[in-house]
Amino acid sequence: MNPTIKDVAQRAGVSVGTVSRVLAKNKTVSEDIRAKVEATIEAIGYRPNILGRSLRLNKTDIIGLVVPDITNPFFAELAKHVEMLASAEGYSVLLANTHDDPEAEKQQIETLLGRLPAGLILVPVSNSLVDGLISGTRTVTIDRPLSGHALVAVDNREGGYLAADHLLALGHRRIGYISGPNSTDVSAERREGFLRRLDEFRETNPGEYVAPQVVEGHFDYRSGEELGKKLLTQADATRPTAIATASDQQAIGLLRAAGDMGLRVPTDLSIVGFDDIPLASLVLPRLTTIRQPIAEITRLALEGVLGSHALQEEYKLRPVLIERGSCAAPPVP
Amino acid sequence: MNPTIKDVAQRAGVSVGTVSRVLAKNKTVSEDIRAKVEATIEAIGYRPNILGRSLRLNKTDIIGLVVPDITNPFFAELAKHVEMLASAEGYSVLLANTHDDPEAEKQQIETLLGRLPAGLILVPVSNSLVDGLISGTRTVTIDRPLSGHALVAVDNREGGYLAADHLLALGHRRIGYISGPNSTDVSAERREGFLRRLDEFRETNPGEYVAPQVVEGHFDYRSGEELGKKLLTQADATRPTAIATASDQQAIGLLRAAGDMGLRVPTDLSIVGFDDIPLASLVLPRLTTIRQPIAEITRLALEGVLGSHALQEEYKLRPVLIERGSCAAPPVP
DNA sequence: CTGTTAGCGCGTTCAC
DNA sequence: GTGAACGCGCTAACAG
Repeated sequence: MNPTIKDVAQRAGVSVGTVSRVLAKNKTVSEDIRAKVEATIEAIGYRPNILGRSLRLNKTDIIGLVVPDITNPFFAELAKHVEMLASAEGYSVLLANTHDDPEAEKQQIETLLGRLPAGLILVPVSNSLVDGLISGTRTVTIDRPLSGHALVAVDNREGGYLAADHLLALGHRRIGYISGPNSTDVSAERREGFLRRLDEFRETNPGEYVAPQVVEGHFDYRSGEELGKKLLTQADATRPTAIATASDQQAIGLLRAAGDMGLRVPTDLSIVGFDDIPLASLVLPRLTTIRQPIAEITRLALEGVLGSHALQEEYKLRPVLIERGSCAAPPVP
Repeated sequence: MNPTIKDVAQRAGVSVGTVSRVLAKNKTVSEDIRAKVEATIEAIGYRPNILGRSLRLNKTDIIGLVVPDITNPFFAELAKHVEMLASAEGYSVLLANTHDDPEAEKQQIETLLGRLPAGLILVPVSNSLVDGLISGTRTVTIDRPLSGHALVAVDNREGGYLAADHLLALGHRRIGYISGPNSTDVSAERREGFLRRLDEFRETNPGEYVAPQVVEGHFDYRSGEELGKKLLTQADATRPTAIATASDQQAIGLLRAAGDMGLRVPTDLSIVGFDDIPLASLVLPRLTTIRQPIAEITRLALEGVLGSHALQEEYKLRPVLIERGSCAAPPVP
C-alpha cells in the first residue's frame, strides 16, 4: 500500500490538515513544521493520491484529445505538441481515435467525458451525433466547428486559393484536384477556395480554357495514389499538367502514382500538397505545399482549454504556401 | 452538478446500496426494483463518477502508453492499435512522449504512475533512470527489456540478419549500414545481426572482400538523409552498392539522398529498411523491408497488461523480410 | 433481497 | 498557526 497523507501526519507528529497545507504551499505554516513535514514526505516517499484530490476538488488534471486517426502524420504532430504543452503545465493527455466514424466518435467522447477531464481538444468528424453531448467541459475543436464550442483552424479556403493561384501563375491550365471526403467541411472548404481562384481566373481571362478535374477520396496515402492514377490515365492532350491535393499524404500517394506511370515531377506534372507534414520536405522531389501552422494551432487550443479567460468563438489562422521542388511550368507540347 | 448515486436512490425510493448493486449488475436485486432504478438512471441521465469508484476500488481503468516519439509512424501505429484494443476492453489510454530523453522519460513515468494506471506499456529509451521506478503496476515493455518486467519484441538480431542475407544473396559485396543510436539496445541488436551474417559470409567465402561501412544516427528521416549522403559521397569504386537501415524512416531519408545525388534505386543502389510502416509501400520505389508484426506485438502487450495470468518474461516475435522494389543485383562496373 | 454504514485519500471549514 | 471533523461519490461488508 502506498503511504497516505495520514501516514505522513502520524510520522511527523502533526495532523493531516497541516500536511495538506504544506502540500498546497499554504503560507500559514511555521517554517520548522513545514521542514519536518517535507522531510518525512521525502523519507517515506509519499506521493499524494490524485484520485482523492480529484474527487475532493471535483476536477482532474487530464485533458482529452480526440482525433480521427493518430496514424495521420498531421494528427501525430498535433498530439506531440499537445502532449508537450500539456505536460509542461502538469496535465496528462488521454488519447482517443475515432477512425472517421461518427458512431465511434460519440462513444469515445462519452467515455472521455466520464473521466471528467479538465478540457477537451477535439477534431470532429461529424457534428450530428456529438452536438449537445458536451457541456460543462471546456472544449475547443480543431479544423471544423461544433456549435457552442471554440474553433481553432487555418483558413482552409485561403489555403485552397493559394494552391490554385500558384499553379495558375506557373502557367498551368489543365488542373486536377484531389479532394478529401465530401462529408467533411475541411475538405469542402479547401476545394471551394481552390475552385474560386479558378473561377476568378476565368472571369479575368475569358479567352483561356480552364476546366478543373475534381476527384474525391480520403485524406490518406492510398487514396492519393488511386485517385492520382485515375486522374492521370488520360490522353496527353487532356491529362492535367498539375494537381493539387487536400493533404500531403494524398500528394505523396500521387507522387507514387505518377512515378509508376513514368511521369516525372515536376517536369511532366506539378503537385501541390496541404499541411506540410515533416515528410513533405523529404520525398522526392520535395513537396510544394500549403503549411498549417501547427505549433500555433496547438498553442491556441491549449490556451483555450486551460486558460481562465473566456473562449473566443473562432481563431482563424493563415496558411502559407511553401515552395519546394514539386512544381514547375507546364511542359511545352 | 452532475447527479450522483444518491440522487438516483432518492428519486427511485431505494437506498444507494441497491443502486450500486444494479450498476454492478449484481443478480441479487429483484426485477421490478432493478427496472425502476434503471428507469430513473435513464431519466435523470446519471453517469457514475469514475473518480469515486476508482478511489474506492483503488484501481483505475486507464492504461499508460509511453513512447519515444508519437510522430514516428511505427509508434503512431502502435498507439493506434493499443488504443483500439484498450477501448474495446473499456480502458482509456494516457499518452506520454519521452523524446528519447532519459530524464523526460523518468519524469513522464513518474507522473503517469501517480495516476495509478491499471497497466503500463512502455517503450523505454534508457534503463538507468527507470530501473526500479515501477513497482506494483503491471508493466510490459516493448522493443527493449527492463529488468523485472515482461518484454514483447521482435528478434532484432534476426531482422538484421535477414537484411544482410538478402543483400548478399543478390550479389552485393560493398554494403553500408545505417544504424540507430548506439545507446539503444534495439539498434545494437539489429546491427549485430546484420554484421554477424556478413561475418559468416566471410568465413564461408574467404576469397571475397566484404567490408561493411557502418554509420550511426537517429531513427528519423533526417538522419537517414544525412548519413546516406555521407555514405554515398565516395568514389564509385568504394561507394556501397547496397545499404540497409535500422528503420524505414532512415531508409526513406536515404532514398531522398540517393535521388539528390542522381543515384537510381535499385539500379545503382539497393536499400532495405526496417519496420514496414504504411509509407514503406508507397514511396518510390516501394521499400523492401523487415516487417515487425505490430498487431501481434500490441495484442501480446495488452494481454500481458490486462490479462490475469502471470506475465511471461519475454515474448520474442519473428520479423519477416518483405520484398518490394528497392533491391536488385549490384550494377556491373 | 434491501438498507445502513464505514471508509478509500484528500482539502477545507471551523474551532481553538 | 494547528487539529478535528466532515464530505466529495462510490463499493462492500454487515444487519436485518
